[in-house]
Amino acid sequence: MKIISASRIIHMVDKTHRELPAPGSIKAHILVAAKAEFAQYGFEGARMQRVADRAALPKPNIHYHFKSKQQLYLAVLERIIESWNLAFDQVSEASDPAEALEAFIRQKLRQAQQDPAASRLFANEMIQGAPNLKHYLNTSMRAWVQDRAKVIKQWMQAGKIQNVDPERLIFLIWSATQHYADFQVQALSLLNRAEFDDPVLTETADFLVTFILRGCGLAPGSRTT
Amino acid sequence: MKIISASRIIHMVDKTHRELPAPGSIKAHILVAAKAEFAQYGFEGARMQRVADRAALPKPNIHYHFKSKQQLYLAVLERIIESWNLAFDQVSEASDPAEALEAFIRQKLRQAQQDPAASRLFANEMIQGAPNLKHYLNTSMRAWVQDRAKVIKQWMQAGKIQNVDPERLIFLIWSATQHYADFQVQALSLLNRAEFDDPVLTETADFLVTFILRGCGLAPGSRTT
DNA sequence: GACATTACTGACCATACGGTCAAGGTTTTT
DNA sequence: AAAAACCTTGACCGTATGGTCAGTAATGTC
Repeated sequence: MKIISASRIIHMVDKTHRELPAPGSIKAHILVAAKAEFAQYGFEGARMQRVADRAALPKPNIHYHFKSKQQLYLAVLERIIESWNLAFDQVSEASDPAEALEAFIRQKLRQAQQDPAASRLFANEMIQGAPNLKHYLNTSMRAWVQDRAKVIKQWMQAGKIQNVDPERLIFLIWSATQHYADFQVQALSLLNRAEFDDPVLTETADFLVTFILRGCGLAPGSRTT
Repeated sequence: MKIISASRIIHMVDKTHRELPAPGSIKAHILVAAKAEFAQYGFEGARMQRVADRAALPKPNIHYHFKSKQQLYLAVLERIIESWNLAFDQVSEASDPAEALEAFIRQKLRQAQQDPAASRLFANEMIQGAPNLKHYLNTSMRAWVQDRAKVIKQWMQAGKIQNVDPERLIFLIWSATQHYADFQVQALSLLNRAEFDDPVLTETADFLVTFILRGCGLAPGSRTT
């Protein structure tokens, strides 16, 4: 059986949504185009000309606003990390584990649906060994995870949830949600759906919430929805 | 000018400059190098020169064995899919759900540990929208998933496991395991480990098995931790 | 209006890219 | 031993790449 269908890929770029008269910030417009390009092809595979095409701008224009490909990439990356930091909500020992976990899962999944490019760009960076995010991983991200882990441990000691490795639990939630952005074609194929729309989102979120809460020893019966 | 003498030392023909004496396995050697390159940089970001460097061969040598970059990429992809197909073990309604799921999880995780490049290459292909694997996703992969889903549904009807969306359960197991290959730097960072060695593998597998089985409503009664 | 600052762009450059080729070497077959 | 088939390689080619630059337009400020 022939498994792989070789296809001659023509890299056409959709120029249809150009919004040049943007409120002063053409940079933001370029960053959006660059995010899509870097997300799809990674840093090395991305082409400045394609970024320009996506933004419907001449190539030198990109270089006017961003000195180099590397700097453009870093700007995109920084923007993504910042937007994710904004979503770091506060949870404490007093919070209800089921509610907190559910909110976290749904928020992460919504993020994957609304900005899959951000997720894919991050995935590319991780796959390459995080050459530009090593520091972030070992500082901000680790601190955030350990903060959450501490709360989860407190829940465990209070007997509110089952014993589980907190770091691995967080990592599992990340993987389970982010996968719907990064591997969207695969998910849609095996779910036999055309796009990652709201119904799919809701069904997926419901499944994940139920499954993961049960994994934490939280039966879905005793929860308020 | 060829010299005819020195027939006494025929048996001392020096082959030491060749690392792989096995005939016909030069292609395999190149494929390994190419897999690493494509896994790290994706198709567009991969460089034929780097493939050659990784294989410690001159660049034209690569082109002798593989006509083009595209063909080399497809050869690598096909090899990966085939190796994964080999690991598609058989499970039936009669199988014990806990045992079958545990075996599946451990096998997937071991795969992620032993050949992370394969996983990352596949991830890259998915992120780009599976331009070369659309057909595979919609035929072989979907059929395999639906076969497994059918068995899981039978388990559910027999009351052996909790009600869960079987396709999404399989997808979750894939994501949770594959993430340890694709996002290895992130995982190691937040687990504060240096490498993805056997201890990490075992701990991770134990966590995943326990957590996912509990998510399926299977309490870890008489099972090893 | 004068002037500075910011924004844009066609044409161009040095290099890196995928790919080719002729010439030679090595192994296998006859 | 000779032919045939296979493999290896330095040198090379046309093109695409990231990036530059001089010059032009738009915008702000007094």
